Amino acid sequence: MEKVTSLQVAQRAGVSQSAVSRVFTPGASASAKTVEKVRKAAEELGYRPNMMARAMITGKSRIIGLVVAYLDNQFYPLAMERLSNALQEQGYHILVFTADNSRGNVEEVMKELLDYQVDGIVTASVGMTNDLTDRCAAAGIPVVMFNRGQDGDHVSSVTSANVAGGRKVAEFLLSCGHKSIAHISGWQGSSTGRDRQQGFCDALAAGGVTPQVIDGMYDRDTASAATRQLMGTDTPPDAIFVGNDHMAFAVMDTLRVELGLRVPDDVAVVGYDDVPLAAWAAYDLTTMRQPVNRMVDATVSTLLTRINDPATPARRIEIESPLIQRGSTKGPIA
Amino acid sequence: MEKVTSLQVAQRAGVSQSAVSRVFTPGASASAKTVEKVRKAAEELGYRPNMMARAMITGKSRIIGLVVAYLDNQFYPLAMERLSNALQEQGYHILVFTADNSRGNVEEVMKELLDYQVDGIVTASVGMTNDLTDRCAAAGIPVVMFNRGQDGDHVSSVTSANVAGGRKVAEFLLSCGHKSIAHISGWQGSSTGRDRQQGFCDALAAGGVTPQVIDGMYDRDTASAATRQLMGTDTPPDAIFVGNDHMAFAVMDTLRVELGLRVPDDVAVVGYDDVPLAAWAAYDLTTMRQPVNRMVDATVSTLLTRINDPATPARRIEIESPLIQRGSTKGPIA
DNA sequence: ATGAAAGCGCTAACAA
DNA sequence: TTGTTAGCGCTTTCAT
Repeated sequence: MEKVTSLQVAQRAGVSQSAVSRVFTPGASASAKTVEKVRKAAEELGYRPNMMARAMITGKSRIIGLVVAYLDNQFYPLAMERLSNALQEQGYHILVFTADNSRGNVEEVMKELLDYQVDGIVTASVGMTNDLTDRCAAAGIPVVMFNRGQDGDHVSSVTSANVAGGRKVAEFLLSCGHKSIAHISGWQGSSTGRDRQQGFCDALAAGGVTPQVIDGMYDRDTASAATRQLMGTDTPPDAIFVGNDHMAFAVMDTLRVELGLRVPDDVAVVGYDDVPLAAWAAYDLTTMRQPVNRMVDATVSTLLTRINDPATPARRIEIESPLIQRGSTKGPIA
Repeated sequence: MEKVTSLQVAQRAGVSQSAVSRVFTPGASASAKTVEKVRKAAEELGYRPNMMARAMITGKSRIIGLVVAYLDNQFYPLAMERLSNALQEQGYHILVFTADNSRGNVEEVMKELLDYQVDGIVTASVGMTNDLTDRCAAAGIPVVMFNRGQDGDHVSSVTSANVAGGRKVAEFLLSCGHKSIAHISGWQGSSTGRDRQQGFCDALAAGGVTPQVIDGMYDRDTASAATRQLMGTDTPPDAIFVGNDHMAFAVMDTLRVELGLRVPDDVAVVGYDDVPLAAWAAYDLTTMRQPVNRMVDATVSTLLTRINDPATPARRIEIESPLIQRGSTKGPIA
């Protein structure tokens, strides 16, 4: 049964090959009798339409390209799982491309992506040049950046409200009575990292506080080193806002085990993302929740809208995030 | 520049369409002059060969289907990232299919997979029926099960040496002087779960110890409940071997935070996988390392070997695992 | 509602 | 080495 074609089914059913095609094409017309005969023959032969051939004609592959950089931050596998599920429900599937965040690499990967005639592209934790997004637009392929923002109007993006998020954290920390505050920021090469920092610093400034800021690069080791540096000064902070949970865990490890400090008694720690691990007892991390489900839903709907109607303009969606208070911070003072 | 075909390139370069094809087909011959002209024209037009059309003729899509169930256990995203990278280097890409582990769902997903004319399939953390593997074999599509074993000779599998691994843990725990030992096992519906348990119990029996065993279902909540149950008896264990790290973290959380016990002083804990989190200070978990890189390499080489020569018999590969001793256990007694 | 015929963009014989 | 020709398996006019 190495390869069953529609022609073979047609012959067995005693109809034309196009009749078979119609039976398997959603919006086509065939008499009940024909459908019956064809379905039976197809069943017996184990026939299923060849997506490649179909894609070639219709120009729709029902494949979405996903470009992703790192999977070590729990947030991304989670988002990816949800994304895959949501798309699968709509009859789409994800073709994965891994890229590091170097400019040339992303470019190379995107080109390959276009070879596959994908119907759309989602980039996660990956920055794009405007040149690149323009090219996708020119090729008529909608792009949605997940968890990264971007200027230019050819590309949609879905993020949480990062500036507002940073602000919320600042206001919360201030309300707890903290005066000496530090920020180990998300990578400054990413919009999320910059936005969170900006919101945070602005709101802190409004409260008369200037935080010490170090770029944590979304990297555990860098965040650990930053923690040591911060705590080694004459006036160590009593609260640290960390650019994402992934780094915040490293910060807590360094604080508690390496430096022998207590969280939150000696230092309060706030993260960003609310990955599952943040809720586990070992960390119990106060953090800004990025609502994965809503972000994924927005991504899918934006993508499908633009696939179905290419004229739709690019959207920039920001999802509101709540602060989830847990044990790594003390509550606000009464 | 909405869609550039080889024909357009051919016209611009002043050669035949097949000449263009040859220039872009790895094993084909063309004069330096032709290559030059074609490359230039292609560059100017932004031409890239259409993979779908190519796939249809050659019968090779250079797409590998990946069926995966859960991504919450850190081990799988990690493996997936490595797998994607390794395959990408060989010019292959991963088309993702998410399945829960119900029989019907896997079946449905596999059928869809076949529609895409994938060159091969990798299943991760997913069980397959022999009927299903037979069908893939009949379709001429090589399947490799990652981190799951399977009887029958149509399907290859790559696992670590789980029986031996379970045995090693038992011998280690015995050497530490533990007498009251429990096992929160991996899901008994999975070969890995069963194998680890078997090796563990056999070796313990040889040491005159009979462990209490509860199926943890690879689930945090189930593992937590099991922990409470175990510790609530008259003779609570002083050591617990947990079927994977993901559950072991839940066990440690429950032990330390909920029950107020110390690890390893009151109870020693051993996991399986050695995911990155196991090495973090918050858990510092003794565990059996499943060498992801070697497992992925074996998976890729097995897959590619069978793709390039379908006559190659299915392989069952077991990778040796070392025990990584950390702070969740006391060392062996001198 | 159905069949015949024309491709989708490409590779692979086959000649030349 | 090159161009010509015939499809890969399917959808989609166009007649009927």
